[in-house]
Amino acid sequence: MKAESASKALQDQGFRLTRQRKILLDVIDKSGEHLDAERLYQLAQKQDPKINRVTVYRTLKMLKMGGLVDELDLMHHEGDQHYYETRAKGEHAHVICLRCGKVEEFFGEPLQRLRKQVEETFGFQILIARTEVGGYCAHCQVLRERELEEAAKSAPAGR
Amino acid sequence: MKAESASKALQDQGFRLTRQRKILLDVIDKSGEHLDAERLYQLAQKQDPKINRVTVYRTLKMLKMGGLVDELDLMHHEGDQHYYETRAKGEHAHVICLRCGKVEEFFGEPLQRLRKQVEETFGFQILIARTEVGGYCAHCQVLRERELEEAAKSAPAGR
DNA sequence: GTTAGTGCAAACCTTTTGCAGCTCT
DNA sequence: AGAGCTGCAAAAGGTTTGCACTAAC
Repeated sequence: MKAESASKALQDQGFRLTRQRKILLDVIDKSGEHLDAERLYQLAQKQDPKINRVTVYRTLKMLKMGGLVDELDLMHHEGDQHYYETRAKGEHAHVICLRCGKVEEFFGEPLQRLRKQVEETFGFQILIARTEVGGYCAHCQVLRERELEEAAKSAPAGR
Repeated sequence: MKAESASKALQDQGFRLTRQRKILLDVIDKSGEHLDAERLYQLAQKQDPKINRVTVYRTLKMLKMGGLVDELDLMHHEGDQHYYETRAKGEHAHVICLRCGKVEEFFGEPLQRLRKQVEETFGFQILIARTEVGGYCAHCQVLRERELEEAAKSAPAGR
């Protein structure tokens, strides 16, 4: 269970393992991924209705600094909130459909290659790397085309 | 002059070329890159003291939709504002030093490779791709190490 | 002359901060 | 016991919206 090793890592870094933090780690662990602060807050409330939104923010900040979660933007497709996922599964890019919002994950050598080249080119020490790709998924490409045709019909567009 | 072709592109998309927009395009063009809304506003004010912050936001949104600028986060190193740069210079990653804030740009084949693989793997139609890398630049790695030593000295840290 | 765009004020959303009281270790 | 953490209320920072007026086409 990942939540356990995360707890351990936190304690090793000198953080206290409070009731609230246990709950939050548990929710993040179970839920899998791409939670924003608000959603995490809502889920945590089911286990402790008195938990405070501020505690969620503070815990996320701590987890981020501690290197246990990564922060994502997902192309700001739904707004300017941040999303979080555990760092466990290895480096990957996020591919976001700007029409339906579906998020795919891409693991693949170009990411390692990029990392290496950046390190070599600039003598840079990488701590975080984030790649986000926005566009239309296979499914939405079709729908999108239809939508455009519709639009062209109803407003024949001068120009 | 890039600002001119951008003007053209805007007009072709049916947007009006107002005094304010001309100024903003000009500032973005001349300044080069990585402006956030506030800074763009400040620079624009030098040419028109009455220009409004809201107009800057609206113009940026338009330019983004029109595909003329790209939006960056630069790892939220300075806060949660967005940065903008013209789309002219081709795809590149941004490499941000989390200590001194310096931003390097990395052009290189892994980016094209990644793009291609994402398209092939998911049948995805890419509209935007953004890669941001955070860590320490060559210079700051040294300074960082010194800082850590200092800290260790003054607070010998149990654990 | 129309319609899109601007400026102003006010709202909005997400996140952070100050502080008194509570709780892990 | 005491530093670290929580909850609450309030503020901050960045961005958006409603509306009357103005300017580009």
